[in-house]
Amino acid sequence: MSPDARLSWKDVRDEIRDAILSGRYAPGDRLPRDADFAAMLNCARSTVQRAMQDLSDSGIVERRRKGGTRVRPDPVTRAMLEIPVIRREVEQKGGRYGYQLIRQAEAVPPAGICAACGLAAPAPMLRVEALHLSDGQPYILEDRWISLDTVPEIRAVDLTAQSANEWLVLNRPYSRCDLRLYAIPAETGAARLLGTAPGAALFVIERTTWIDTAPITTVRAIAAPGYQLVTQS
Amino acid sequence: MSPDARLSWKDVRDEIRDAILSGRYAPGDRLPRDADFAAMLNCARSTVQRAMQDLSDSGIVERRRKGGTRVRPDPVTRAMLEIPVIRREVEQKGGRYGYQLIRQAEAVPPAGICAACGLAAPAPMLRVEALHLSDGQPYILEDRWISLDTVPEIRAVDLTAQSANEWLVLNRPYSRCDLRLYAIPAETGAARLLGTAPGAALFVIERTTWIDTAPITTVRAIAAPGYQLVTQS
DNA sequence: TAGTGGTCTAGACCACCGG
DNA sequence: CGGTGGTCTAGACCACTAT
Repeated sequence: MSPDARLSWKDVRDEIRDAILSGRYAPGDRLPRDADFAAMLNCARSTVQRAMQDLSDSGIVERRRKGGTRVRPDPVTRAMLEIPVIRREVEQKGGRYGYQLIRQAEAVPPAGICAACGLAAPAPMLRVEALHLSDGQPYILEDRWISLDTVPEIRAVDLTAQSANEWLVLNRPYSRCDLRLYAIPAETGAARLLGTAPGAALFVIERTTWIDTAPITTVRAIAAPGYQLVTQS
Repeated sequence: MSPDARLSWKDVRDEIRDAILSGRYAPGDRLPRDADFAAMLNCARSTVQRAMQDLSDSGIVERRRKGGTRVRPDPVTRAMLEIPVIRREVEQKGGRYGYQLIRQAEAVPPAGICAACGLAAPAPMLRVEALHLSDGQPYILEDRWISLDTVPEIRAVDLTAQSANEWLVLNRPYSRCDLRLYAIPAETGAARLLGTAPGAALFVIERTTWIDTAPITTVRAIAAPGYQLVTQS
């Protein structure tokens, strides 16, 4: 055992985390300065900084300039969600992917859609409804609005061949993305398309994306019964 | 305008991201080495490294030693979920928090709970059912199993005064956390407690936590109708 | 204003893994 | 094996903000 073995920032993070978990520093307490930790642990300050950044990202500590580093008094669970393109998701689960365009029409969006996009006034949009299938079974029903101001090329895309989901992801990167997750009872139309009974409990992923401040698209993805969104960290 | 203004790692990130978005590098393409970017942009390699780490975290590029950095051919949406302690969540929304312990009993967990915890054989657990309220209205119904092997002290905690949610978060930090999100129809019991009709669509957050490989708790948090989980990035 | 975290630099070495 | 990303160090300066 070499007492001077090089410390990686993960070692430092674990050291500090254990000190917090053991109760040496209570919630709300102020921790030593990075420089002091560096001296105590015999490593560079930037190594401590890297460790602290991770602890801060995990929601364990709060850092403020001049205010120092404190143990978060109100811990939060933080987890990374990963939502792939639907085709990939189906294929990764070993299913055969299928896709049907249901409807496509230019229209003026209702107030709810404008609000989701952060638009004060209605702007022309393309509404696209489509069904994604796994092994021939309904998988996700998508109800999408695409901004024609931001994405005029979408008019020329053949959405019977390629889903708007896929085209947008590959061709229209975004700089901001909001997600809303909730449950709704199946309306009669959605129930028929998803092969379930009206009123069934359905999981919904709503997503809106922007490039800078210009809205690209907002979509309501309604999953067939049994769908789960999973994360681990 | 100084053409040699110091570049921050965010500037570098934006520079590289824009180069990718503009199509200069297509999905699957290999990017220049960090050192080359550093030379091109006239900054230190570690600055490029910091920028690349962020792009990698965002799912825009993939990095491998010796393999170099490539534009991800299969973009994913990544978003950070934040789930606070329920009391905090209610208070932050401006509500008055309330809490009722419904039931508490030691029991042998069914197979599903063991599986969620990664247990091959059943181990003694404490089952706790409780209702969280906002302004007196049902907010979240929680059905929790706590490992008595890992957390024996829980026997001595007065769960009528403080929710297991809160006690565990403050006293039992975890090293791993799995989340599962889905929708279910309300069973009659849950419907009554949540003040809704049987069969109503309810949003569920299932969470299992471990310390190292020892399970701490697994909980099914059933939200009252109207609940939304929101994230932004 | 002074103390703290945040970042940049330049250089070095290490760890991983593709050819 | 050699090329690439990952990390550590030491030092400097900057940016924010609590006191």
